[in-house]
Amino acid sequence: MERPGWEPRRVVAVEPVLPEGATPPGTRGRILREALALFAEAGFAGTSIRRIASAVGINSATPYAHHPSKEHVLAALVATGHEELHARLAEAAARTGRDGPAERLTALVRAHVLIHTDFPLLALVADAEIHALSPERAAPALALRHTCRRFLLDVVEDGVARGDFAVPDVLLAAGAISAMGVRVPAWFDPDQAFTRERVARDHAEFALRVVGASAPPRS
Amino acid sequence: MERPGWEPRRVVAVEPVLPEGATPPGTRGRILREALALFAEAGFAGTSIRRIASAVGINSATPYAHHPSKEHVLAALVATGHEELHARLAEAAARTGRDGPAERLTALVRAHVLIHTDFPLLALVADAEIHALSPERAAPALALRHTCRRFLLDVVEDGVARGDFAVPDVLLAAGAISAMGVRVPAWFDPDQAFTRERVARDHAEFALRVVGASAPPRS
DNA sequence: GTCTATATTAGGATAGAC
DNA sequence: GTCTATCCTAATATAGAC
Repeated sequence: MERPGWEPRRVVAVEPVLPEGATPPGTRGRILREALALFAEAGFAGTSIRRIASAVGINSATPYAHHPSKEHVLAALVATGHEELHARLAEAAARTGRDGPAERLTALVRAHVLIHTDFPLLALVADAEIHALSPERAAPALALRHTCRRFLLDVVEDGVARGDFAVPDVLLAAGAISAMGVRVPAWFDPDQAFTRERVARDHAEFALRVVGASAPPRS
Repeated sequence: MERPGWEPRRVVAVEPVLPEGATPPGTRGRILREALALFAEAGFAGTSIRRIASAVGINSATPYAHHPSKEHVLAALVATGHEELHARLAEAAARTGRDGPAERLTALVRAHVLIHTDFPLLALVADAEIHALSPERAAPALALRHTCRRFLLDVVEDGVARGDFAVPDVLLAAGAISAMGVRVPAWFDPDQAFTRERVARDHAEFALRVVGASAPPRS
């Protein structure tokens, strides 16, 4: 299958950006970036090594001088995505560790949404293509994902325990809050009407409402 | 790539069920169902005709006696998924057309969540694999999707206009509500702790909270 | 590090017998 | 309707020259 240059797109067309420090210099890094764009658009199975090499402007054999296999390229991207997610959520949790549940939830949701606005391609690939990895290669990312889920669950549970939050079910509430952020890459791009800050702020408000910690002004 | 029989799964393992009337009798229908299971797990590009035929228990050439191409099989599934979604949302909208925004939103969100609990594989494939279709073959489903989005937007806008709802932004609120339902197939299966009814009820409550129409009991 | 050339396998699809 | 056999293309990956 060729790279679909057609609608509907799985993700908005944006530059394939990786977090600072996560892009190796030279050809090795360019391969990662072009693979990221193609995996986001057509998926791992729908993207060939030849197509990646063509996007980079190198011969189809050259990627193997930098990465052992196509799956290794995906594994590197999935790892980077999960590491960045974990780093941001851990920072948010640590920074607000002494605050109340509402402040901690706000910080977590903001961080979660912002990684999806700042690295939409990476977040999409890390979420949607991890299933193409073998269990061994997916395991480290899954462990980070589990920790990230724990951050959110802990805050919601604590808020309920303190009486600050009231939810019909903690798992369903956390899942719903997470789902809002995960879908952001499907529509967000820097050129549309909403700034990243605006998206983060509104989603934090939605999360507070879901847990019953924010009642909007009523007439 | 082989069919991954490993974790992490993209979707919970459930029987590939299609809506009543959407499954042709005989081999033609069995091909559709097995393709649905495989597309849900490995994606369209990650699933071969040979693998589908093997799952059905027929020769790799036989599918072509029933479907013109692999893409036609996906197109049929994507069409069925979107038609069922549209039918259920239209029914919910029509049934509650004279009620207030809160009742109409509840009906819409319940219908949206329930199609994702009742046909998790179909909903996932219709959402995640439509991008593998050519523009012409994706167009009818995209038109239905647009109408479905309109159902939700209309209710939220009307609720805001009447003063029943208060949201920072209508588009972001509708997107967040939609996102909650779309993620349901990633974890829902009939054997886990939550019944379909429970999931629908709680998500309807979350949606009401997102639009500011439901304040939980506070201590 | 990058190329040419190629080994090898898998995949989409068709022809034609039964 | 289903099968056997096959065509053709594209895919992953490697060997070896420069």
